[in-house]
Amino acid sequence: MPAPARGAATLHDVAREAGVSLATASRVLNGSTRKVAESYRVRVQAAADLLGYTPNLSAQATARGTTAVIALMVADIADAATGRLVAGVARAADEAGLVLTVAVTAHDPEREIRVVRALRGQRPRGLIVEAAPADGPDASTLTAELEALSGTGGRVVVIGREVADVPAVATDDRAGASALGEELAGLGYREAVVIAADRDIPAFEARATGFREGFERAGGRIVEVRRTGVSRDAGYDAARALLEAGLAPGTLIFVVRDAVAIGVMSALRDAGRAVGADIAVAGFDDIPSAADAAAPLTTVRVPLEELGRRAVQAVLEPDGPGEPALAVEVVVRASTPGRR
Amino acid sequence: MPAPARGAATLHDVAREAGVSLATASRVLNGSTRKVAESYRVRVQAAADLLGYTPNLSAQATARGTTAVIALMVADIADAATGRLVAGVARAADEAGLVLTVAVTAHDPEREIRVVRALRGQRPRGLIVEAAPADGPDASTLTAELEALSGTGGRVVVIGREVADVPAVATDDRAGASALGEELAGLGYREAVVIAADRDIPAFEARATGFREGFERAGGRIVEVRRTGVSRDAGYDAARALLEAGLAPGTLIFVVRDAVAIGVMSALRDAGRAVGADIAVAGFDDIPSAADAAAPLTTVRVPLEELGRRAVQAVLEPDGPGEPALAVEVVVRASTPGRR
DNA sequence: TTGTAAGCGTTATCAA
DNA sequence: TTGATAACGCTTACAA
Repeated sequence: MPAPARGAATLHDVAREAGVSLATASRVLNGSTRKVAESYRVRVQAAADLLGYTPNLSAQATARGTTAVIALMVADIADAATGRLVAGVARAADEAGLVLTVAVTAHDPEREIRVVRALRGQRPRGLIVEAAPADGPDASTLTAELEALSGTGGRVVVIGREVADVPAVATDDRAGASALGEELAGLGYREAVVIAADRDIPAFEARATGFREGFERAGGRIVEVRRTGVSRDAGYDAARALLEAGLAPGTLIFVVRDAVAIGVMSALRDAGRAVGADIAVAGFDDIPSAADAAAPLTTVRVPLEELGRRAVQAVLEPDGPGEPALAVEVVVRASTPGRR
Repeated sequence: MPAPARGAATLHDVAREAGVSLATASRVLNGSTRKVAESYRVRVQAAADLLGYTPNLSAQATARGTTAVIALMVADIADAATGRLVAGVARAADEAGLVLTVAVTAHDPEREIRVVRALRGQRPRGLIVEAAPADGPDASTLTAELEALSGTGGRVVVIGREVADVPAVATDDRAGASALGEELAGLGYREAVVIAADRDIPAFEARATGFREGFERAGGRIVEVRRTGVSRDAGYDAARALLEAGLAPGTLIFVVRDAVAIGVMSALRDAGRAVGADIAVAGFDDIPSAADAAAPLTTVRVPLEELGRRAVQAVLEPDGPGEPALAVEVVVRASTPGRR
C-alpha cells in the first residue's frame, strides 16, 4: 500500500521522514558508490517505500546534466517493418534503463526538422533516425539540426546510411538483394521487372542495384524499372499499371519493400492472375504478413529488431567496435516457384 | 548556420548575449503573457537564434512543476493493430506539443508494473495504457501503481476498459461483433467456431459475446469456442488443431483478432483448404494486412487511430464530454462469400 | 516594462 | 561517513 503522499513524495520528504539529511537520502536512493551506514540505509529505504518515492527524472536530469532518454524518429510507426525496428529499439532501451521517446515524421522534410528541434529540448542521450532521405532541399537543414543535437551531447545514429560523418548502423542490403537475384535466376526466371522507390533512400537503392547485379550475373535480364511510393497502395497501383501495359506470364517482379510487394500481389490477384504460377513476386524485409499474403512471399529477411538493438548500442558506446553491416537472409516461398 | 555554441546554449547565455536579464529572456522565449518591449524582444530572439538556443525541457519541467510528456504503454509495438493505435496517439501528441514516450510490456504483468513505475519518474502529464488484462494476481499491484502515477498529477487513461475508476476510452466491440454475426448469418452461415483469447481481456470477451448474440439471434449456432493466444502463430496452431479434429465444409470461423485470423487462414491454406469457398473466416480490427491475406478477410473495422487520438484528448481534458464508445464498421470481403 | 531573487527537486562539493 | 550548501537551467512572484 504505497504512496499515501499527495502530489508525489520528494527526496526532501523522504529525508525528513527518515531523519537524515537530503544528501544522505540521495546517496542511498540514487547515488552510485555506496558509503552509507547500514542503519541509515534501511531507514531511508523504509521511508522511501512508505512514501512511495520515485525520483523526479527531470530534476535528476537538470542536476546531473544528463538524461536517461533516448529518442527515435521514424517516418511511419504503423508500418510493419518500422514496427519490428521499434520493437528492437524499445527492448534495448529498456535493458539499458533508458526511457524511449518516439516521434513520427510522415516522410515530411519539414516535420523532420521540427521534430529534431523538439527532441533536442529533451537533451536526449541519443537520437536514432530511421527516416532520412539522402538528398533534397531540406537535407542540409536537417543535417544542421542533427549537429545541433550533437552539440548538446546527444549521439545521433542514422539507420541505413551515413549523414555527414554521423555514424550509421546498417544491413547489407546490396549483398542480400544480389543473392536473391542469383537465386531466382537459378530458379529459372529470365526476365524481371523491378519496382523501386521514388525517393532517394539509400537502402532501397542498394536493393535495386544489388538485385540487378545478382540477377544479371546469373543470366537474367531486367526489362523495366518502375519507381513508386513506399506504401502498400503504391504497390497496388504500380501493379495495375504494369498489368495494363501487359505482363507476360512467367515474369518476375522484384519489389524493394515487402509492404509494396504485398500490394502488388493483391493487385495481381484482384486481376485474376495467379501469383506464383503466373507472375512471380519477390520482396525485401520479411515483415510478419509476408508469409501470410496472397501468396507466401519470397523475400530477404532483415534482422530489424537486431538493427534497432545495435542502434541503441551505437548511441551508448560511440566508440564501440564499429560492427559491419548486418547480414540478411534469402527466404524463398511460394510466390516464386521453380520454373524448371 | 545556427548553434556555434558548445554544449548547448543556456538561457543565461542568451540573456547575456542580448544584454538583458534572465527574466526578460525567459519571458520572450517561453513565458506566456507578452509584456516585453519590442526592441528587447527582437534582441533576445536574435540572440537565441544566433546561439541556437532550445529550452532545456528538464529544467523547465522542474521549474514549472509540470512536464510536456505523455506516456504510452503497449504490449507489443510490432503488432499491426497496436501500430495503428500508436500512430493516432503520436499524431495527437505532436499536435498538442507533447513528447511521446513509449514503453512495451510484452504481456508480462511484472514488466507492466516495472514500466509504470519507471514512467512515473517522468511525471508525465498522462499515461495511456493499452495492455491491461482485467484480472490476475498482479492486477491490484498494477492498479496501485497506476494510482501512484495519478498521485503525481498524471492522468491515467486505459484503452478498452475501466480500471477501478480510471477513465477509459473505448470502441463498441460488442455491437460491432453482433452486427458481424448477424450479417454472416444472413449470408447463409449456420455453424460457427469462435476462436477467442486465452487472456481475460475485456475487448476480446466483448467481441466473442457480441458475435454469439448476433449470430444466434439471426439463426446461427456456435458449435465450439476455442481459446488461444493473441498472436498470428497461435491462430495458425489453433486452426491446425481444428483441422485435425475435422472441419466440415461450410463452417465459419470467427476470430476475435485479425492477427490471429490471418494465422488461421494461412493454416487452412497450407492444409489445402480453400478459404472462403470451403471454410469461411472472419476477424476483427481491420489491420492493414487483412485485405491482403490468404483471402481478403472479412472483419470489423476499428478506428484505432481515432481511438489513440481520443486517448490523448482524455488525458488533456479529463473533464471532457466523456464521449461514448466509438462505432466500428463491418467490412465483408472474400473470406466469407454468400452461401445462398 | 524590467530586473532581482527565491524557488523547483536533485546532485555533488567540501567541511566537519 | 554525514550534512550544509552551492550548483543545474529555468520560472515567477515581488520590487524597482
